[in-house]
Amino acid sequence: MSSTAQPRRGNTRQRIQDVALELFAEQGYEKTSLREIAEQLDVTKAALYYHFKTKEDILVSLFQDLARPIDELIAWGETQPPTLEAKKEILRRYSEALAAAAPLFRFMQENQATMRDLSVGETFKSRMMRLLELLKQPEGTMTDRVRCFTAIFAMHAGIFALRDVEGDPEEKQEAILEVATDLMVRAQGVTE
Amino acid sequence: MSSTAQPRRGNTRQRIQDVALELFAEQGYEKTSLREIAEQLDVTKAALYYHFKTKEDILVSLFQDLARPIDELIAWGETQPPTLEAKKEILRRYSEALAAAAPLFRFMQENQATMRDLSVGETFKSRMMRLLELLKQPEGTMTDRVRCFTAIFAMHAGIFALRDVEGDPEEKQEAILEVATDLMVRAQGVTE
Amino acid sequence: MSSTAQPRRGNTRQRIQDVALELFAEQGYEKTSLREIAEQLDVTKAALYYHFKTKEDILVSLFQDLARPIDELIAWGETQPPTLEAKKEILRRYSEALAAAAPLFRFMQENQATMRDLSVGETFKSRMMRLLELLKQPEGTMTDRVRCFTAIFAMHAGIFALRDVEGDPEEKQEAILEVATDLMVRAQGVTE
Amino acid sequence: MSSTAQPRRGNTRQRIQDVALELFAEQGYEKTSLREIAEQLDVTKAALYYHFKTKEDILVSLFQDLARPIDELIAWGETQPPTLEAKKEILRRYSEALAAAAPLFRFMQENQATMRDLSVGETFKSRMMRLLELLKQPEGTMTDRVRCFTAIFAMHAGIFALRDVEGDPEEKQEAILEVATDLMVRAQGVTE
DNA sequence: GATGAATGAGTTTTCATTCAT
DNA sequence: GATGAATGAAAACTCATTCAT
Repeated sequence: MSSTAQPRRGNTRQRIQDVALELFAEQGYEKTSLREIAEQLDVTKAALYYHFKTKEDILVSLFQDLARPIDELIAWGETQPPTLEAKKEILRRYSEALAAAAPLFRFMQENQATMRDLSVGETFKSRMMRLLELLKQPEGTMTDRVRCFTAIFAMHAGIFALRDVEGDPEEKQEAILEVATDLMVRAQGVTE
Repeated sequence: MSSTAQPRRGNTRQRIQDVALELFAEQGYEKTSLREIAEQLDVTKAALYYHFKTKEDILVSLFQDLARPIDELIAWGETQPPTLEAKKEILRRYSEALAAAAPLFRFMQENQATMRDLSVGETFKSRMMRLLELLKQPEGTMTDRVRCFTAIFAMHAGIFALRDVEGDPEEKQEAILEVATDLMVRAQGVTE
Repeated sequence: MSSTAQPRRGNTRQRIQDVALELFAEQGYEKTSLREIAEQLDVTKAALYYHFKTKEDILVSLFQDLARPIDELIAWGETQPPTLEAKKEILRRYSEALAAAAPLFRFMQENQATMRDLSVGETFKSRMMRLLELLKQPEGTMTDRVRCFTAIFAMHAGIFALRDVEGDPEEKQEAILEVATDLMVRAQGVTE
Repeated sequence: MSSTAQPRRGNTRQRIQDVALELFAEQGYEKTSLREIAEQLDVTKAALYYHFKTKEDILVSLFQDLARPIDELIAWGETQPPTLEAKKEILRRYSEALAAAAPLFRFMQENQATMRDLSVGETFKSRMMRLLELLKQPEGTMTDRVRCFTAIFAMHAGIFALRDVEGDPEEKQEAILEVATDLMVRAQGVTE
């Protein structure tokens, strides 16, 4: 962090993003004011506006930078054949991507109401729909569809919700992946 | 809705709650202003303060009134023996209770960041912990615990998340319950 | 002005309008901040917003209240036959109406750029067109039309522009009316 | 306008003036920000400060460059004998000078409130007084003085005010000059 | 002849809340 | 059981300006 003395270097934009993500995730988007972000960075509010056009723009930039791996994963997934093995791999990779962008996903999870009328919300929703499409079985029952849905959702929620459950983080993450994979597998209509 | 003409004596408090819940659920807690609530009710902001001490107080009152069935359900659950059948029944009843208080749960689901530093948040969290305790198997593995957790979470999320998936609402609700029950059953240590 | 002690009575709205008009006319619309208005009234900025929805709304209200006589005059003018005598009377009355709402017209005269993109601007422009229509002679030459136009404009400009010319105000006003009337008369097709 | 590609060395100062005048005239001085000017020129705000000390300085420079013909005209007028013929010639030339610097005069006409507390305002006012002095008859009545005043003002206002009146621009300009000349002539006390 | 990064002072506007009536 | 009038604090955002490079 080395904030002693003059940082004044070309990294301000990045630092704004870091602090913003931290505060957005901790307190929520609306409750985080630009004054707060600026103060924590020891710059003026106007400096934020030099780097970002609006408050929302800061959020958008976070998604652009951090959600890319997810996009790439989905794009990759769409090139795969719809085999069980491929689907398992998608979930495995999704679990990793999620862990890498944990604060962002925590933010999304906890600020859904806000996301809804922020441009970035729509974008995300459609991403999820594409992912769902990759995992589900075309002729599956409603129950199967719900299973797939739950698989994805469990991963999202899991990361943060289990924070206050005792246990090793890695172990938890693996357990979540296991449950999700299990749900997805059962959703393939292995019924009979 | 019969909102034409006469203000219908004595039910203002109730009407405030109705409108507040609707707006809180639709737009989020922070983005809903008391002015908005008052305007929609055609009373002044000051009138809200006659009935409730603060904005947060309105929210608290909603939880007090609407989350009671959940509390009662959990309390009832705690009197039951930890059999599979009882656990299934708890989930079944939970599904119903959730449906009955759907807007409130939608609100919670979508405003977690807000809930966190509102007194009512803690209350709710502990409720969930108690519910989890009821469903999980004491010596279960981490994976089993995650299954239980996912079961509950799936029910919460399901109600709203599936809104924009085609299909009959009741069918969806049943499917969700089925998936949740399934998860919980598997979590009972099908180990051997 | 009696601003000693507590004014707190139902006249705040009026007082806001008074001060606003004075400042808008003196410094221009954009250069007058709500802080300034509030300070001069010894209330908070928020108090202004209790009485008016926006800054622009204060201006609109001034027009609504002060430009009414002009509207009525034009409406009356439109009921008159297009005789020379009637047209003279219209100018005479217009001169009076202008004097009565002098600060507002000074404001308009000096803030045309601002008026242009304020809703109230369009309204005013059409008013002027109607007035012009009343005075001009249908088959008049371009020169005649310009004369009518100049007659009206001279009255608008005169009131303020002559402020720093020595001489008795009433005498000036009469002189302006005389010049305007003269212009209008000549515009009636002294063709032959 | 050839604004594609190469920046055309050395003329930036001129380009700033061009864009500034256009925007000042279109939107008013206060509503035009340096950011806007810079953006339209595709340079940074700081570049403007290389060429001009302040925002006001840009405006001052416009007057210095564009109002010179007016100054010269007045200076020339002051060398002429106060004959009717000379006065007519002054008006004729003034009409031309005005047309040549139309956007600047439009700006002045529409931003009087702003002009008033910009150094350049005083300068201009005294110019007008000198012009008035040239046209009026020393012992004229108040009415005569008003006529002279109106003559000048009509020319100022006319150019822009008639923009939305149908008709050929040149014809309009001539009509305005005719009316102004007429007013001035009558102001010479041709009474008897 | 310019830019990149920033600032300080300001703007309009909104909010939850209060209180005398 | 309410309203009318107001406040204090804060929000997001904009602007002219500066200065090291």
